Amino acid sequence: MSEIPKHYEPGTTQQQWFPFWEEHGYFNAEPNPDRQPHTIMIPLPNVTGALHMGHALNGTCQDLITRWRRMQGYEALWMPGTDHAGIATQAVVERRMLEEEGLTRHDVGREALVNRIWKWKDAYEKRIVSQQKSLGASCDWRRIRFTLDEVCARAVRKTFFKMFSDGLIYRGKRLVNWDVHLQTAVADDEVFDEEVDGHFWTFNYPVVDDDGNETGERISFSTTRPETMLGDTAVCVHPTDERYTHLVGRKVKIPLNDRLIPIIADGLLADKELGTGAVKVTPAHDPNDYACYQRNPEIGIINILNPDGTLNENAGPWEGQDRYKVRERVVERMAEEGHFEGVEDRKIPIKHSDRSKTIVEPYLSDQWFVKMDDLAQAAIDAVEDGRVRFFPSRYAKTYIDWLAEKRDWCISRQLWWGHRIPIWSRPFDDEARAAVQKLGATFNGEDVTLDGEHAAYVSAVVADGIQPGERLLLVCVDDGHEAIEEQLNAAGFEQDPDVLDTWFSSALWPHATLGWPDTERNPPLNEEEVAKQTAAPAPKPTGDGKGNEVLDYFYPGSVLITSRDIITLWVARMVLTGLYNMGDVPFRHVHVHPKILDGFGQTMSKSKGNGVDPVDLIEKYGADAVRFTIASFAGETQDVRLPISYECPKCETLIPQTIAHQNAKPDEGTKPTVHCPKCKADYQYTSPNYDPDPDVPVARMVSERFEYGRNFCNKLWNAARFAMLNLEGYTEGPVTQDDLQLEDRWILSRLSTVTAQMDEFLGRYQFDAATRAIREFTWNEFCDWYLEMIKPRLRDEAQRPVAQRVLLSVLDSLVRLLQPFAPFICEELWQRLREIAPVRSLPVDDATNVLMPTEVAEACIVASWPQIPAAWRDESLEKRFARLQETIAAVRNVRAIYQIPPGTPIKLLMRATPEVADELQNVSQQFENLAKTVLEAAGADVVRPSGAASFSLGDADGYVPLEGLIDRKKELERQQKELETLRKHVAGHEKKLANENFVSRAPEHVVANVRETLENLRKQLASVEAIIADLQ
RNA sequence: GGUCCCGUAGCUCAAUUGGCUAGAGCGCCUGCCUUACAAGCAGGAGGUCACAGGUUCGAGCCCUGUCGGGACCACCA
Repeated sequence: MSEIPKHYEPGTTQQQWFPFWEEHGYFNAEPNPDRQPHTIMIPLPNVTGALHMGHALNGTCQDLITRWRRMQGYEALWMPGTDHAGIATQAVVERRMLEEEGLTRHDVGREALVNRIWKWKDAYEKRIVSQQKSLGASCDWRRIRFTLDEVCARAVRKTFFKMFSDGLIYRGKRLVNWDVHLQTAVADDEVFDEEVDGHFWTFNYPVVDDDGNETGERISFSTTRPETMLGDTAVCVHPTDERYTHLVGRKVKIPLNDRLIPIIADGLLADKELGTGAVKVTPAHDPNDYACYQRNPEIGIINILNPDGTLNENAGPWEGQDRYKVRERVVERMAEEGHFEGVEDRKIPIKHSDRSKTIVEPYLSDQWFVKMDDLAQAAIDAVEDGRVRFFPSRYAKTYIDWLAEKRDWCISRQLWWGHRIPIWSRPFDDEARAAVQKLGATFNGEDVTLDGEHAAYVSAVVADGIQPGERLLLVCVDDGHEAIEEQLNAAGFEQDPDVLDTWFSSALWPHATLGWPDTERNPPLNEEEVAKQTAAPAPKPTGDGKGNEVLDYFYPGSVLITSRDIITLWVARMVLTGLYNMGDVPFRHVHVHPKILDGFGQTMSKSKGNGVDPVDLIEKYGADAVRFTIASFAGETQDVRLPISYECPKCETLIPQTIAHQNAKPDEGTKPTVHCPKCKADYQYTSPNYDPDPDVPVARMVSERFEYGRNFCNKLWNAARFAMLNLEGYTEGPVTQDDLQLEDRWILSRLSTVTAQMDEFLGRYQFDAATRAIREFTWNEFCDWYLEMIKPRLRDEAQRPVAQRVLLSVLDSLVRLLQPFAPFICEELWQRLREIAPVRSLPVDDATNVLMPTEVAEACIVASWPQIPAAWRDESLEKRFARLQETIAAVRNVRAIYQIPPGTPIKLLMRATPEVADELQNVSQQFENLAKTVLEAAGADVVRPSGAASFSLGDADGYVPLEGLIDRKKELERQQKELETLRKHVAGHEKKLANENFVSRAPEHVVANVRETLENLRKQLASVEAIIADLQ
């Protein structure tokens, strides 16, 4: 016990206690009828890369709540896992492959690419989990899930099949961004806009009469892509545009191929103010035109492009030529025919593919959609009627507004990494019909009905294909029916090559992770069990088993803790699928925490060069410090700015990061550096723009804001150190009211209040407020006052035992209260204290015996949450104590002003009412203890000695005799300044009370408060006036 | 373009939802190695609550507008 370091050493502590917790199974949660469940599903991080500060904040909040609830006696499950993040992950792996080996995915093929991504996933999942663990995440790690694992895959298949059978999933057309170089669709977030030098041509089309003869009238329009004229299916004007109203309903001829197309009116597409007011409509090659086509389907749609960027047969003579070549030809041809009106140069913003850096083309393709109507409405209702509550409540608006649009959800993605769409299709002909008939299907017209048995796992529809007149038979097969898949393959059906939107699987997270749709067995805990369970289809319900207790017990979740940018993409969809699959919401609360920005107010991200690795911070400041500081950020309103510094790898000097550091790129091979002003040397640093040279010291990114948490942990450590050094000879035993001293009753009263505050703040997810409350209690009350005040008692043999018991009791509660915030240090202290005193005098809800000897839990993480009787709160005592504190502060102030050395004793005289004087006399030894001051007299008849420094507290005045030391002029100045401040405040209060409206309309307690304050201020003012008169 | 958030001490943030003399940490100044802690202790300075109106007995907080910063969504022929 003699070995207690002066500084808290996080490293060894962290290494010791995390495995201890894990090995003892403290993180594990199992259905337990004797306890209430508490469930948190982690917002699954992408396996794209390592975790950043946002994750650290997110994880800290969740772990805090989980640990708090666990101590409160809930069966607390924090469900871990990761997301396969389709596009993002595939893109990362493909980019690497291209950079390092010069290979594209077409070179290696689907299977090999997916294998590579699995390897990537394994590596990053490992890294992510290790980051989470180093932060202290108390997840039930046995239950870790991945959105692409067998358990989740089954949920995805079941949901897709169910929705398809219910007619909620349909096949539709949609324009995608087509990368003609890679011959693949790219997602919206994989394209970037770049201005390109281009042209803005104006042409005209001749108007024709009903017989197709030109009337001589022409209609002009402009375009930046003349070749798309080949795919025009209409010319559009604004319905109120008088220049063209007479033409609406007529036709024009496209001179290039003599096709006739209608002139239509559409207020959403045409803008009277832009260009000529008339616009050509190319539904297959422009998103807005496509939307116009959806409103006016009679105009038709013509695709003119091949996947490689050449034109198809619809381009007539230009078939097979590149689109840009055709553009030139088309312009020439239009000019030859006399339909060219002009051209101007223009900078045109054009979408480029992130990966090939080439221009993408809007391209018509078949996609899968989920009908949102009823699903979205159900999810809206759940929030509106309070089944799901947002904290802070304003985020409900984001959620409802988005869902209210009820835009159908496009769930297919042209990728290889993800859940493959479980649809088999082939042209609808007799063979297809026969194959599906073998599965028990009957065809009534085009409606496909399967018989009862087959309907449970096969569903089919007939739908339009992408080519005009093309009909397809689409068959959906449920999970676990490989035999049917084989049959379909044999009959010439092909599985859809696309995969599902990542959000489709993450939307199922809250119930999929608990084993749904298997309602007969608990979800498997490890890979072996997963293999065993997924080898066979789920057993039929027998009715005699217990079913899936885990799902029954832990669903719905208690709270989802997430950041605001995925309220729509993820939160809304989880509610939607939860209601659809489970018939109940996935969680009762949604807490949305702030975002962490850098010192310049920018979102943190690796690609910006401002992404701090939480592990770097943990290494520098300790996990508890990082958690505590992060929790202090997590308030309700503001995002958090976190100024970043680079740490000199040699001397640890912090060099503030600038925007220039973030943006710096290697200059002709020379990599940018930061300059350490202390070492006078330059160092490379972690940057998104280059990899530092191997084997050179690198300046890592940290933030000195975390000293806040580190210093606090150290304070706690030393408070406990003090206690442990003073617990020698500790004996257990009860402590009664009569044993308690003023400071004991005060600290217990404060403890009762702060414990209640913790529950209140954490219950509302106000982590910042909780952090401040517990910090202030620990530092400014427990350490600054309580520990100082009991020092004399600890030195006194007679008083020592009670002082030790109360001290340990308060420290015990404190460590418990801090466990959710700073679990490592708390466990360390808990275990050390348990060696000294496994039985402690702890609060019981009993008026006679305040503290009773109680054996404590084997680990802090599973200790019970403090329940301090509210009866301990004593407001009047706290008030009296506050006067003592003020008096001592005033004396210290006098000492500081007159520069009296700390060791020199001073005297104090207090003029006060007999009651107040009595109280002060009762604690006179504390003046000696805390301020090296002798309370020489206290009473109503005390008079101010000459040559004294004075202060006034309202209901008491203090005099510190300083003959010879006092500077009359200086003291007068000081008092006059005080006088001025007081006068200002008195005037303010008087003015308020003079206002009749205030007195009559403000609530009574407010008026009473002002009166009381004013009275107090007047007393102080009178005292100060007397002091000044005396000095003059 | 729509929606939402923010602007309070040099910096980063609070202010119990409209009511005590607007607080804290860091930084700064003064004095202290006082037996748990110098990552500490004691004391102190520092604020036109972005700006302009309005509502109210009363506004940092509510309303309108302006300026500035940020986020999300939509759009960008």
